[in-house]
Amino acid sequence: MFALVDCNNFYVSCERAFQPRLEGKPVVVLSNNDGCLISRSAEAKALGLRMGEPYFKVKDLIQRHEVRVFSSNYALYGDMSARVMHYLSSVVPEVEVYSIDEAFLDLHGMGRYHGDLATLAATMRYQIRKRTHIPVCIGIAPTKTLAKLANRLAKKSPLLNGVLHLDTPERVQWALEQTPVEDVWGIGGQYTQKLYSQGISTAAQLAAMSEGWARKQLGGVVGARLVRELQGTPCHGLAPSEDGSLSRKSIACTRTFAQPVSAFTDVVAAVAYFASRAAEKLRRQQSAANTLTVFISKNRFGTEPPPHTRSSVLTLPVATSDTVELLRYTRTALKRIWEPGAVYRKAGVILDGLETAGQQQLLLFESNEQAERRAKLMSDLDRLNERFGKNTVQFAVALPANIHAQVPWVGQSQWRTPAYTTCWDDLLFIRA
DNA sequence: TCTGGGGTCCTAGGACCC
DNA sequence: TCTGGGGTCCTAGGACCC
Repeated sequence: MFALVDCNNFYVSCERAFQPRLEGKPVVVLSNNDGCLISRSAEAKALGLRMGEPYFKVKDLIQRHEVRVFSSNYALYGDMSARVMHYLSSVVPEVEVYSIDEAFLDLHGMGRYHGDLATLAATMRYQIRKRTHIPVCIGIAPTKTLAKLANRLAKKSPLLNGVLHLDTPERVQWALEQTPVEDVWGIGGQYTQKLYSQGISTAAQLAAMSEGWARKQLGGVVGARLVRELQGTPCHGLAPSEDGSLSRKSIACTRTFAQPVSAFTDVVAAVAYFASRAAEKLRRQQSAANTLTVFISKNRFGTEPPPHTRSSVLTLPVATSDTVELLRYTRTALKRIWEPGAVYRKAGVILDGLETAGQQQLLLFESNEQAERRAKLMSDLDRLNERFGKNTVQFAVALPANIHAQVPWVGQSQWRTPAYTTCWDDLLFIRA
């Protein structure tokens, strides 16, 4: 049996945990750059505000209904997430942290110690609420895909008190019949259209199809697994996360610019900044990268036809996490795709082919001593930035030509709340 | 005027190797 | 006219997820 624990409207719930007066009011959280809506309270959803909608398009509606708006505060959300995951790991040995607000649990054999699984889930739900003020829902089923589906129904129906256990074939069938096909995990926009055009509109209808059909219609082996999972055969195991943090297979840092940029020096500085950030993340999870991708994009909403993005992939001679080295490759990659005169809106750096750090061979002609010096430089850099704050020490190439100007590749976030739990200066102040 | 930032997995084709 | 069978790596692109 698998359980899926999913935090309700997670970012909004994090903000509410520190401002209880927002309870019952419409609240939304915006993406980076205050661009789109990425988390909405139930009240905001009821007003018709949709996920991913650009803020500027719904600004009037938001003001008219006095919806509270927040910029995203990832320092806060990341820390709140860690608290939820830490609690789950204390109860269940096998936890897969699936995303910032979701975890799969392996409940195999847990019934022996805890009795009824639905009761165990209700306890976890209560404890998470008590400890973090984050509301969660829990779905339990024989496969991950069905646990997802159960979770969604637990969220929708208040009668279920946030927990649904699909413990009999009859309940599984009932749940499949309740679920529109587009709400199945793995069915996105393209497949929804395709399925509707073939008369398939519910999860139950999809579950009745053959594996061969699914393979042909839904992207090969991915579709075959999806249908098998709906039929109750597990095709996805649990990938337990050690220490409750995610170890990624690729690391990216990408941004839409606050203003369009067309000077080479500015774009160099932007991608150098992104590469520095990505390298920090890389060292934090003690990895080294084998490939580096740089991409630059023009306005994808304009009248110009695609492609809007050009990218350049470099395979590195030796995997590295050294910012100095990565910056050199970043510049090389950028030069390959640079078009003079173009106006760029977005850029990014992606590090791929990650492996465990410290197992790389020395670069040709480099002595042990040199390698150690480079490693020490990076760890000193990380320690300074950790202690005194992000960007305390930076590489000059990652700075704009005019260091007093507004940096175009660092977006606006007008409504960001304090990092209550991760920064001493931001501690919550309570008036007596 | 203003449209996010991460990730995953899979497929297919070409180059190259033995 | 006939012209193997595997394997890897790289790249690009497609679909999906939160």
